[in-house]
Amino acid sequence: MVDEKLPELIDHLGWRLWRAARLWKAEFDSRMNARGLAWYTEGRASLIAQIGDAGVRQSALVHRLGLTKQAVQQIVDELAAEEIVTRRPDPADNRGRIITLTPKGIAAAHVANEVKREIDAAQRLRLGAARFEALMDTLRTLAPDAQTPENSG
Amino acid sequence: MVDEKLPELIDHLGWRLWRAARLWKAEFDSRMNARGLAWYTEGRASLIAQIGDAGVRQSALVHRLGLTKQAVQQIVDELAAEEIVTRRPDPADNRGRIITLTPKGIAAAHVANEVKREIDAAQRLRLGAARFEALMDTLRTLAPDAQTPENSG
DNA sequence: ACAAATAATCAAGCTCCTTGACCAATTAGA
DNA sequence: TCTAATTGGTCAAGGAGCTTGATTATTTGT
Repeated sequence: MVDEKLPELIDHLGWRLWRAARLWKAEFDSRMNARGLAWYTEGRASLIAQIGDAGVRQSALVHRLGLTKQAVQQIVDELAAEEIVTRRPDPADNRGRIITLTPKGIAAAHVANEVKREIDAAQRLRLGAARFEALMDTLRTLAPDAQTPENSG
Repeated sequence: MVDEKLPELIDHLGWRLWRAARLWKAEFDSRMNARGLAWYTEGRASLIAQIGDAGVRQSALVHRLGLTKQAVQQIVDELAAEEIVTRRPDPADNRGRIITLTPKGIAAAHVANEVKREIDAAQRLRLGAARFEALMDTLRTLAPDAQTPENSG
């Protein structure tokens, strides 16, 4: 006989992570929107945050973000169309493309960082510094950054 | 003078939550797929998990999931079309719809719970019980469950 | 020189969620 | 009681953030 009782397993890690992440994203998007930067969504933000002073190769973004090359392609396409980033061939290897922020992109990235810090500061306050840091630490363990080839020598 | 230095604020809460949540979701979908339940995605899972023995009103799902009524509508539509849930009018109030799991839905929900517990157990092992519980607790603080009207009397 | 690997691109589509407009049933109030 | 306002659900359209599959350059290894 099959047990017809329903399971109702609600309070698991995935659910909690998803809820918290969705909430954070909504908060970010809302604050960016309030500053007239509605185009600067959380998804784009995480890509933009990975672009350094000198620019990065598109393939490096794929690696760091943990997405497919096509996903990165698409985000970069959009950002390039809106003149937030530029895409030029890598002189050292013409297959590659170097992604760089435009001045418009740089200015917006500063605002984004301010907003990120605002949200984080509010949560740090709510949780207390110790719990906040413990959370960050545990999340880093759960989903570590990609090892860059340069760092793993 | 505008500081042209690039920000590169990568390691913030939103990024970590998003990464961890995405990873969890991928793990769940992959395991469900391996068991021949590819249709049972994480998004649908979180709705199904909220359906009790007696069924729930669609409006209750909206409240518990923290989504719009249209989002819930759509998920329920899909699940109903695939005969995972049924939708019938609430006899106590004909505006409402009572959502119930079909036997097919119940069987799949059991598998889903098994998979969720597998993943959580693996992470608990990686982090240690104390850190795992601390994480869950902090996430609950960060994104609490919706208060049901019945519970807040 | 040629095969294999690497980097990007083009095309299509899926999941999860949104806003806007609307109708039907119930409840509260004049 | 008739009449708003409210609540619950539905229809339509679309945006954000990803995926897989197939194809084209360029470079590297032998």
